[in-house]
Amino acid sequence: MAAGAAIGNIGGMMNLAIADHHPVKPGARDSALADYDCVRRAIAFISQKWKAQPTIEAIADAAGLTPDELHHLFRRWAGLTPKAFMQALTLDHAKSLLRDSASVLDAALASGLSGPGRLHDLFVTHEAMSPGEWKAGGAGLGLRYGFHPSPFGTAVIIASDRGLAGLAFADPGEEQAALVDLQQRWPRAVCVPDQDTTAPLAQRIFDPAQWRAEQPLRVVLIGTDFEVRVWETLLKIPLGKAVCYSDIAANISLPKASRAVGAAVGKNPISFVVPCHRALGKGGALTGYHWGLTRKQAMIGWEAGRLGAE
DNA sequence: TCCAACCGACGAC
DNA sequence: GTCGTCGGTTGGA
Repeated sequence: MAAGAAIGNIGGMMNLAIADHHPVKPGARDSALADYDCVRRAIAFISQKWKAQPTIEAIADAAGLTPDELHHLFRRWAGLTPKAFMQALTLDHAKSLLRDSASVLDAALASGLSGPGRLHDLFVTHEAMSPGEWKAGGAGLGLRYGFHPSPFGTAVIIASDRGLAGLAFADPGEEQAALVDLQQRWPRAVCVPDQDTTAPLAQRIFDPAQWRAEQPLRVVLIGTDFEVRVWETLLKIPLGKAVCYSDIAANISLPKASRAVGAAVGKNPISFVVPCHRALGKGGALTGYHWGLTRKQAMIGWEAGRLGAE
């Protein structure tokens, strides 16, 4: 009920955050959302027409840009040329991400606490909270939420005092639905708007320059035992790698549970930070994504750009 | 606590 | 596409 009252405020808050379907103006301030809006249209067009080998001109047209603007957009957004971006969305690329899928997880485990190897590009410490724990301790705990522009559309961030609890994405006009979808995962929690709390989280999560091992991002995983194990496994997948569902299943010693793993991956409440977009079907197919396959493609393309920047 | 129905972000053909 | 399979989740008892 407190949450209901809070939801009423969103409309007003969102007005400043949402850039509508306007083409990107050079030098426009706060261009993250407008950028993603174009990227989204480009991806949609590419995945629809990929067989016909669309030209840069055609893609730019579909995104509402000139070819030159498209080029600058992708450079700014992911550090990638349009051509390299298209390359990053091919099945071949997905397969190369999947290379050594099984051993990626074992290697991460082995390097563990001592090794120099990074587990996750965005350094994360996590603790798990079972539904039971949540219920028992939930009385005194509150959640704070905020909306923030991100490279993948408007990000909805939910934080508890124990750390980041939820991260969802929304296309223009769907912000409220995204918040409700996220909130419903913890029906007993009291959720209040608090941009001041969530803004620093957003800034840090989406700016790779701020990913630091010394000060890992605190995250709290709230789910069933099985779900938490699956999400912990996802956290082991480094940037530039992907794993398939059956390898996750094998990694948690339930080799036949790949299907259940898929369901659990789909319930991941902390999109992007818990990299469920790095879980692919065995053959490299993207299968599904709670926040839309287009967004999964966007993340994969964006990360391809990060890889080159390392 | 126990059990049966339910239901896929699987995977093989 | 479609189909067999299977285990986690859910909800009622």
